[in-house]
This record gives sequence, structure tokens and C-alpha cells, in this order.
Amino acid sequence: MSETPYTPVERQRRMLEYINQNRSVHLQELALFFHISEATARRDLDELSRQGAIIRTHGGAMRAEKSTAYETLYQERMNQQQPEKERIAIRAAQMVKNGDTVFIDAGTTAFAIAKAISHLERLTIITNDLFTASQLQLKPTCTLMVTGGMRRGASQELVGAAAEEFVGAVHADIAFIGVDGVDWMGNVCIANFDEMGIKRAMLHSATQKVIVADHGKIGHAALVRICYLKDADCLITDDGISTDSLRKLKKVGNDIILA
Amino acid sequence: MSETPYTPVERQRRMLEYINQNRSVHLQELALFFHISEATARRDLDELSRQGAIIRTHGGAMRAEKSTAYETLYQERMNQQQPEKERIAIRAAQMVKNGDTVFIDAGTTAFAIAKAISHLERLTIITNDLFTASQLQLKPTCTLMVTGGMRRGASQELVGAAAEEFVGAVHADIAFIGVDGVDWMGNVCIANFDEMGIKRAMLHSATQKVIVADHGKIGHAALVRICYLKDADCLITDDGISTDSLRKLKKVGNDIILA
DNA sequence: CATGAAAATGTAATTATTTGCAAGTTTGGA
DNA sequence: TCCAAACTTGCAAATAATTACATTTTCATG
Repeated sequence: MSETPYTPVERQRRMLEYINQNRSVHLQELALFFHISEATARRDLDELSRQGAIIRTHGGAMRAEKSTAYETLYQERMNQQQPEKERIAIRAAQMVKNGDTVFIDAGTTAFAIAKAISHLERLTIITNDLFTASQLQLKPTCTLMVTGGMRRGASQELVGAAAEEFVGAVHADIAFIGVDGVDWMGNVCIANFDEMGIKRAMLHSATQKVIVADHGKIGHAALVRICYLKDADCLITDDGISTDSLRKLKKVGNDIILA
Repeated sequence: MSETPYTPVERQRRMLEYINQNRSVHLQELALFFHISEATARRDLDELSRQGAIIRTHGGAMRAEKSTAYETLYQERMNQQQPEKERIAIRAAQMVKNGDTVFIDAGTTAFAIAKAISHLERLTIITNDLFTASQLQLKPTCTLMVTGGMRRGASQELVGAAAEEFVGAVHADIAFIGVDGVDWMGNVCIANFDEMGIKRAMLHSATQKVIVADHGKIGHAALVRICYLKDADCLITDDGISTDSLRKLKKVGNDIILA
């Protein structure tokens, strides 16, 4: 065949479109369509399923079920405004496996991550975000815990001593912390003093510490430093960042991941 | 046949659509339509029936009546019994004054009370209800605290040791506790075991203990007793209750208020 | 430009699931 | 009450998934 072979990721992307257009697919149908072996088709479907993009069935796969109307609205709005957040979330979700305990902090990026891991089994998700706490749909084998604390103004996040104490009393495999700025000195900053304690507490009580920030946040300091970039295991941002910026970040941080 | 056979899951989905379009189906009809044996058709119907999507009959299946099957949404439930709940809430709100600390437990009645006191100043409201926590609008001088804890299934309420510990660590001037039943022996009951701890903790940590229940709940016991009516300072119900019932309640309780 | 490590792919053996068939049993209407 | 149709159960064949492993491709680096 003289057809241009796709890269695995590109092929999976097209596969997802194919599945979303039709309602479901057969494994053989995919193998034939993309000129790959059934083994590879299975691996692709498994990967898409792991990302929660489709639902794997015996003999093929089906389109993923749509979320509730409210959630879809929220998510569409988020996608329109910040498509890179979605990419960051999908990349972040790949770091979580079945059975993990996960800290999800407050904010839209954090909710996107929570959505992206919601297809996993036996998760324990701990959040201080009331929107995530009330809207997230999880598998029956999962547990969702809320930190408690004081609602900050009219926002949807919980802060204060009670929240910090809760987080200090538990331990998570991984923490995802959204921030407002990461400067070239490696200062990881947020714009609000109230949130400092809870974010620090989550970082402290997690084995793996992950900072998430879209490229617009890179290179700017903000009001409060919650940690140094070296203190976190990795930073996930999007590929809107320049090569130069990336080089500078690598000097002050550990693993820098572009989604 | 050159037709591509469906995957089992996809076939079941189409089968469900087929059954929903027609009112009912015969087994042979399905076997013929989907080119499968009657044994497989039976297995598919059994699976759909197990999911509650259809109702199995001798020789086939029929559409499921999904009126009661689906869980009613929070907002929809909010509208049920609205007038009574509204009156109870307004009466309950009269017991709260500026600067009070108030326990609001989970449920629609409790949310109605929260709304009814939201015009007051310098309140501290403590709730284990995620809907109240995220939706309630308060004056800037007020504080809203969330207990934290585990989200019970897909409900909007927090339960468990963490929630109870939080409540045990603070003290409120008044607690409003919604219940599922108050019988003639003075047993104040709820229908769910999980909520027992948090409701008891709120009662324990409050100076004034108020039980709220619309007249439909009066005279019935439920699964768990959280306290005796004598333990509470007052019970607020609506005037749908009979004179006889009121007399019986007064024997086993303290102040009985009709809203 | 060579080269070695990591990733991707295909193949084959093994295991698990699905399917159809046929035995005996139950059901529901005449 | 009787009997044909529908159901249940056990089982073997067909189909798909999983696992292990060999081969190829990709890509950063000396």
C-alpha cells in the first residue's frame, strides 16, 4: 500500500473521530481501515479507553457516554475559552492509575483533570473545590472526599485551617496543583493569599507533586510563592510555550511536560 | 450474509432502541432481525433487564417504565412539597438572629432554611450539604463552612468520620436537622444509616436543637433513630397534621411548632 | 552517519468470552 | 388437564483478549 502511515497518536486521533462519527466499531473494521494488525488496533483502543475518550467493549469499542447537560455546558465553555486546559488535563490524567488516591485542588483546570480520570476504578479523590465535589461523576468503586473548610468569598473553593488539617491527616499518591505563575527563578506562585495553606498542604501530603499551568502563566511571578519548581516532580503546561522559555524552565525545575 | 455483525454491547443498544420504538417484542422477532440464535437473544434481553432498561416477559420483552426508576434530580425534588417546606423554613428562620452560628444539615428542607436566613448579617453557617455549600448566597459579613467528609454515593451530602470530627470541634447556637420520620413513641428517625453520625454530631454540638419534618413524616418510624424527640428543643412541622397527631406528639416531645 | 535504547508493531500461544445447540424443565393458554 | 412454546442448564465450537516475544522503526546522541 502506498498510503501514508500515521504516527500512533495521529492514528488514534483519527480513530477517535471515526468512533465518534459512527456509534461503535469492530476491531477488524479498524484494522482494515487503518491497515494495521488487530493487535495494534487493540492497543490503540486500550489507550483511548484509558484516556476515557471511548468505552471499550468485547470485539471493539463504543463512543463514550455524554456527561450531564450541566457538565457538558461547563465543559464546552471551558473548551472554547481554554482548549489547552483540556490537553493539559488529558496529559495529567495519564499519570493516574486505578486505585490511586489523588488530590485535586480548586479551579477549572483541576476539574478538567478530575473529569479526565473519572473513568478509572477504585480512585479516592480528595478535593477542596465545591464544583468538583458536587458535579463529578465517578465509578461506584471510587470514593470522593471533600476537605471541608471555609468557603472563600463567593468562590467555589474551601480554604482555612480545617481544610489544611484534613489534607495533613491523609496522604495521596499524587497531587495536581493549579497555579497562577511560574517565573524564571523557579518561584511557583498564586495570586491569592488564602489559598496558600491548602495548596502547600496538598503538596506536602502527596508522594508525587504535579504543578499545572497553561503557557500564559509561565514567566510571571504572582503574589505568593507556594513552593519552588524544584520541589515539584513535574510541571505540565501546553505547547504554546517558546523553546527559549522551555530551556529556562528546565534549569529551575525537574520534569517539564508539554501537552 | 456479508453484513458486519455488531459487537455484543452495540447489538444490545440497538435492541433497546428497537424495544423502545415498538412497545414490546417477541424473542423470535429479535433473533431474526439481528441474525442471532434465540439463546443469544435471551442472553441479551437478560442483560438489558438486569440493567433495568427493559422488562423481561415470557416470550420477549417490553419497554420499561422509567418514571420511578431514575433518581429524581435535586432541583426537582426541591419543588416537591414546596409550599410546606417553604412555610417550615420561614418559621425556622425566625429562630435565628444576626451573628448566630447555625448547623444546616443535608436535604431540601435544610436548603430552604438556609435561604430563609441568608438575609441576616454576620452569620456562620456550617453545612455538610454540597448543594447548599456551593449555591447559597450570603452577605459579605457572613461565613460559610463545609464539614468535609465523604460524598455519599452520587448524593450531595458529606458523611463519615471526618465530617463528624469537624462538627465535634465546633459549636453552634442552633442546629436544624431534617429527618425522615417521627413516630408516636418519640423516635426521631432517618432512612439511611450513613447519615446517622453527622446528624447526631450536629445535635450534640448545638445549644438549640431543632427537628424539621413535613407532616408526611409524622407518625412513621424509619430505619435508624438518631435521638428521642425529648432530646430536641423543638419540632417544626406544617399544619397538614391532624389535631390528634399533634396531641400524641406533645406527649413525647417538647415544643411542637406548626408552620 | 553510525548506533543503541526506547517505542511501536506483528506473530503466536494461551486464556477468556461469546455463541449456538440440545437436553430436560417450566410456563401459560386452550 | 394437556401441550406447544418458552425457559434453563451444560457443553462444545467460535471468536476475542491477553500475554510473551521477536522484529522493525524512531530518534536522540556520540
